[in-house]
Amino acid sequence: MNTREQILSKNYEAMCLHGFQGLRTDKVINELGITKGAFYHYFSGKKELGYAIVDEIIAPHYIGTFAPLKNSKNGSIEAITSVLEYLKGCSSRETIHIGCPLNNLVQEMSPLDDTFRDKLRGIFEAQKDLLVIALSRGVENGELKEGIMVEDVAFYIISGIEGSYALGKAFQSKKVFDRSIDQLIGYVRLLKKD
Amino acid sequence: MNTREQILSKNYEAMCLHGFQGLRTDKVINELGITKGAFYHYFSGKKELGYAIVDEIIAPHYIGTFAPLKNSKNGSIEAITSVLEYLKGCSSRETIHIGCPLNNLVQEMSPLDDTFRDKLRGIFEAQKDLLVIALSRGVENGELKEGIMVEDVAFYIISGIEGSYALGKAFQSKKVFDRSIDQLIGYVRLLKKD
DNA sequence: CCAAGAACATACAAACTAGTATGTATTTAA
DNA sequence: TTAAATACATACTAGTTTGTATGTTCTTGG
Repeated sequence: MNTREQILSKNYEAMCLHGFQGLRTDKVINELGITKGAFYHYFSGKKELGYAIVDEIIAPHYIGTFAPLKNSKNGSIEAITSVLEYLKGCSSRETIHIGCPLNNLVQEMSPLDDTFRDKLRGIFEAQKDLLVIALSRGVENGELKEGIMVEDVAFYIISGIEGSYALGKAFQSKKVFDRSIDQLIGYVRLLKKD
Repeated sequence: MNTREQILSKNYEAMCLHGFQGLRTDKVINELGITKGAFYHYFSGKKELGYAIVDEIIAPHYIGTFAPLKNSKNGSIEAITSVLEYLKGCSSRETIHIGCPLNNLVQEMSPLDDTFRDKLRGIFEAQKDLLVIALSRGVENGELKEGIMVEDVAFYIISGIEGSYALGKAFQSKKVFDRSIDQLIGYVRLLKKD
């Protein structure tokens, strides 16, 4: 991992815990054993580092997680519940305590910085679009009930995910997160035609 | 409004926008036209101010919103959907842009400060308890389907609410919030026996 | 081989920020 | 009425934190 990647990665970790405003870049730099010279060589400032973290770490990760929805073979509901199960599987007690980095950043920075806001909204929009693709396919091939508001359901699924992270964090409990996701899975299954 | 209440209230507003770490108490004090002397007379420090805001503003507000669940006459589902409708009604474009102050604070401070974490978790716990009361009554008097996991559903409803706030904030859209809450209302109605 | 830019290191500055120390006016209680 | 506590104001400090200016080494293309 080169210096730029190290700076990005360590600052991302620190930002997950302390938030963007609470992130102290110089502390991270010290921990890495490098100096300010390296930092300001690669990034013109703290904000630009933040934007780079969003573009190069957060966005690829969150869009990648939803990518399987694009062309799923076992039906759209199965594809969606697979994503939800995956979220349960890849989250540990520690990650739940920290919460969803994407949501953390939205909550903190959306009202304070337009660039952050637009970039982060774009990620959610991409997730929503992928859900809409999967759900629309399910409606077209008769897998889903008729009269489903595809976009509303897509928004709602994302909201259920972020809400589960929020609650898991509030209760410091992976179990609360899992149970909430399970209820969401139950809701998604109800979209299927009997 | 006395000086202490002014300090609490204005700092609360600023904290909703900037977060606790981003809150600059001296800036708020200047805007109020008072000085540091007044602030440190009433609060021993920034953290203690934060705790007071949680205890005296946030907790009463959020628990109050859920209080009608305690003894509702028109059935438990109606009581819960009423709360959800109320949340839609009392939120404007501006409040959605800022997000749910309770959730904001949880996301920011839970991993960083145990006192914040415990206080905030207590608020969610109180909300959950009130939902459990309403749902249990619904199960007992036969209003709800059998086999409902009362506590899981309670967690899930809170998660749906917080998720809706999070998404509304991410998309800077009250409409997204409303649509997500509507889906949650639809889910809650499905708990009813046909 | 050598010039030029890339990749850092070092030292310093400017602004901010929470908090303190102290002073004063006003209210309250004995 | 007077001592004491309350309710503030003023001025100052110590510690951060972001950022800059400048210097040095290393790499690389011609």
